[in-house]
Amino acid sequence: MDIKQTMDVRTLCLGALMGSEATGYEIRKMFEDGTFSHFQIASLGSIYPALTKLTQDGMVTFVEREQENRPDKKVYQLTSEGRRTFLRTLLQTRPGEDRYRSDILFMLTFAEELPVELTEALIDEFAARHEMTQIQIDPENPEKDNCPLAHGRDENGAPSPGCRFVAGLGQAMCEATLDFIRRNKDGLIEELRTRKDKKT
Amino acid sequence: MDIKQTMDVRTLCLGALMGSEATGYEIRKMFEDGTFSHFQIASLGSIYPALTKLTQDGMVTFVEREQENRPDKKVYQLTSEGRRTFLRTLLQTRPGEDRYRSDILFMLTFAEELPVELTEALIDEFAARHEMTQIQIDPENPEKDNCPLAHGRDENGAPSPGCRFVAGLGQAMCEATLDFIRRNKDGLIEELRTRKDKKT
DNA sequence: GTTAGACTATATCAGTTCGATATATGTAGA
DNA sequence: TCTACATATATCGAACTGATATAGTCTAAC
Repeated sequence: MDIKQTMDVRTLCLGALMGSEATGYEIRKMFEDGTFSHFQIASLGSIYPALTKLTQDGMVTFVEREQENRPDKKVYQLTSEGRRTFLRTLLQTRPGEDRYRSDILFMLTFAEELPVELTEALIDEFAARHEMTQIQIDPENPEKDNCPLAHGRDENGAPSPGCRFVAGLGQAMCEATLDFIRRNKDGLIEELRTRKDKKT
Repeated sequence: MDIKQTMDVRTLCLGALMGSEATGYEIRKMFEDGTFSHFQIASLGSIYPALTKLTQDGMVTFVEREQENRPDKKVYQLTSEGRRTFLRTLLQTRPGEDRYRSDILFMLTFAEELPVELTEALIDEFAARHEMTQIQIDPENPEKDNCPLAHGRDENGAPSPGCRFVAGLGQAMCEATLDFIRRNKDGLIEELRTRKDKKT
């Protein structure tokens, strides 16, 4: 029995279907805007092949659903085999390292070589994106309305403890980021300006 | 002139060489443990081909350096063309979205389905990893000694303002994460236990 | 003393994943 | 009317990861 080293897209799809049935498109939304958006990623180009493979392996089944004024859907659902496999995977997987990747922070590393206006714009963009994320994350309030977003809610629609914990953590990280920027942006900009003045 | 949407490994390598000459192995270390470790990733499997390509394109040159008691190195260095290209890329690139990926948080999302001991172990592991990261990040104190880690330091060895800002942000994020865990772990574990009791 | 594991160093490659694109249809706004 | 955007699936080249191979050294354990 081999122990997985990281979560592949197949496993992520099984997890996404734990909460409710969904189409490939909806699964992507869970990773793009929904429940998993701030800590996992999966693109359509990997989700669709994964669902095909999972169907072949008997982990999921799908029902083709015709829609008025919309293209047809394939609504996927976990089989009991799929559910068992997913839970077994959770138990047997040594979770991979966290990986955070930020082009903006990489660029800011070279702030001294950049026009000060660009640096400022980058920081503002960074803050704006984190504000957006913070709003998206909140498991209580948002669910704007339509969201099918599935997963992690009990009969009453309340999010599960695990989900609340993870969402809270995400919000705390966003808050810390925004707070840091509030406290340090002006200082950095000023320092960069004085350095540039000295040089000329 | 096409506007890049994300930083590819070639660009990352140019950035890594902005601070000083380095071998492929050392560049990887910058992304693994060093300056860039908490917000960018690049593996050897992509770094070496990137350096080969950059050499062909005249962006970098290398000197083969024989070593006593060690395999030979190729020490890479930016050309002025490479330097110019990198700075132009910074100006012309629309930075890609931040992407954070965490297997542990994904797993914790399903805490209710997991043995409580596993949940607790996952949280502890998560905390431990962030403590490690926090130590690695600090640009002032650590630099244990040997670190060639290059980049972002002036003549006196002081880190550049941009680097200090980014490092500080990284530390703030780690701190917020650890703080959140300190404040919420026990509550979660307790809630999970009571839920399990109710079920049986 | 020798052996296993870790570190330095480069290189390659299969498999996975991303990002872009194609196709089809509908709605909303300019 | 035209553009942009949303729903929905599917495919594919390009990029990247992770594992593996090679090769030599150093150190700590046994």
